[in-house]
Amino acid sequence: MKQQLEQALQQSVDMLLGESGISESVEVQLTRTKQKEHGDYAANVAMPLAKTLKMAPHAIAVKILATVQWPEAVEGADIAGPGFINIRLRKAAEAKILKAIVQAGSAYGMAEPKHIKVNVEFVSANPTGPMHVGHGRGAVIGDALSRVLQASGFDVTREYYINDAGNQIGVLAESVWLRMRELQGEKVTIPERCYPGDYIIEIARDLLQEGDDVELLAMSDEARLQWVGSRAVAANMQMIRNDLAQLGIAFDVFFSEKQLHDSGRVQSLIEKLKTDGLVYFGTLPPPKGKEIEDYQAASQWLFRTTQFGDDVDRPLAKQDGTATYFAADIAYHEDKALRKFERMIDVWGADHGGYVTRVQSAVKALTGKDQQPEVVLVQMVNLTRNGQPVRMSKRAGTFVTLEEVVSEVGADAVRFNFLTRRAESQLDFDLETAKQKNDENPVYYVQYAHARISNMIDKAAAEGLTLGEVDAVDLSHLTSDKESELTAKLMAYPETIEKAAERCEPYRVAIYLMELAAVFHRFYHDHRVIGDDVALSKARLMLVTATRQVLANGLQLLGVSTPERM
RNA sequence: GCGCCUGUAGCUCAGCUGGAUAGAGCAACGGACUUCUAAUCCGUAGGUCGCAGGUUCGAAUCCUGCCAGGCGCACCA
Repeated sequence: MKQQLEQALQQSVDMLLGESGISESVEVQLTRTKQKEHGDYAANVAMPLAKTLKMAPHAIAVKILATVQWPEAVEGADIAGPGFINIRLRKAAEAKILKAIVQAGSAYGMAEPKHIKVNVEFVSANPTGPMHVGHGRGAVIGDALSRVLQASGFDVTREYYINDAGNQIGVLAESVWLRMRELQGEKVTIPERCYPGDYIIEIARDLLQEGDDVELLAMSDEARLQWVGSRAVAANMQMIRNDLAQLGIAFDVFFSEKQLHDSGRVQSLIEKLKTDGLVYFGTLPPPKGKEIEDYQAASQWLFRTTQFGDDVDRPLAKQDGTATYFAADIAYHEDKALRKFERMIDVWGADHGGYVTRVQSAVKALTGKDQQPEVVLVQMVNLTRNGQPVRMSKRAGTFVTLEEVVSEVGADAVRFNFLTRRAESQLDFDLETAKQKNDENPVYYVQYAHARISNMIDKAAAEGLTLGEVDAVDLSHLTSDKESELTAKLMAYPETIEKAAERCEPYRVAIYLMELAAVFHRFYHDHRVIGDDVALSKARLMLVTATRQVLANGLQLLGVSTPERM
């Protein structure tokens, strides 16, 4: 609908510009009006045109309206204020949308396939321990974003990058191995650098069942740590998958960093870059304004990322000659490009914010693509209980895992809460508030609307009132403000999905659903659906059926359940 | 010191690729259940949109500077 109107206006505007011999074009952008006196949609084109045409905005608006060919759905248009064009839609046209919704069902709001491959990389928590709440927020946002992009017609692959290489895995292996010795009755001291936590002991216990203790002792240190490390990673990944499953999140691809190294891909990439002259052996200046105790200037292999927009060149190899995390990461992103993903979206924690430019620079150098990956930075979660900050310390054992939070407050409440705010604003998450099933918890507000309608439809059916043939329902009975307000809101759903997908902002769907639920609840209080007037009842039944459908579709995009009873 | 994010009602947040009188929820106060679910609704009150300049017909929105909070800043991931 919105697009049709924009096209109609655009034609008229282009014609006007053509007459005046102006070649530059001005794009028509419609907005939904905030007040109903302003009609259903508003266009402000006349104002920016005032300058180029050297005419008063009002006069321009008059000219536009004189030539515009409205689609049938438009009742009329007025000029208001300094030069707004306000468009009113026919009631009948508005009502048609209800039939479309009921007939489309779960497909309402889904765009046509775009045949564009998008890779969404998210979570990618290190496989060295349980996930915390911050990971959970990224997980929920990444998952909802994937769903929104799918609804918007993209071909989405959800991907998890497993950081199963590097020092941390060695530390993990050491931590587990020491616990294995301890479980065998040996007296061991666990060094400070090792991971604490009971899950390490559990992994150690499981591995003792699996591996022959004597054989392990006979191995070289390196071989043994390999053996333990790979199994510990697998165990942690299983734990992470379970926690994600509890939140309703699954992945299409798990991509191993270790394999990237083992297969020689990282090394060959570095060699290729050397050949291309994008790598040189040099020394970086020490970072300014930050004191580093044991700073030692050293020459190393540096990638000329500055040529592609970065602030400094970045090292590809460490002092010991092994590749840096960055080197592997650009090999990984190159791989995504080779797999023909037109868009790569990375959902990262805010603590990786400083990493964005260098990866984008590297990707640009390798593929020529600008602004890839598109990075969604998810800000921190401040966990509180009754307003008191929950101190997170791994050492003190007061660490709260994602699994604990989900178990305590429930997946729906966790997901919805994480999705009601923009990713880039910090989130206060109170355990007690999220647990309460009251009006402080927006998830229930939306779900309640869904349950209410479900109940109503059941009740109507019990009294012999059903929709029957959709085309036979006479929607002209829907005449009140509340009814058209609700219809208008339903019509805005596809636009909301589109915008959310375009800007990678799934929270828009959550905000929309809260607004839709509010409009519905207001309608509910003013109007009875089931009544003596069968024709009216049917029309309203159609309205609430469509409303329930949109609530369900939206909740599904957020991965939140749609209860029929509460 | 530099870079990124944030600053809107007492609290939590929308509104931010410029548009009409800045909106919700919670908390406060006052109302609405013999009628389809009161996990709901209606009303009242609550604002120097961090501060100061600038651009513009028009700024919460764009630009500059400052203030406050968060995150980050070689050889970790």
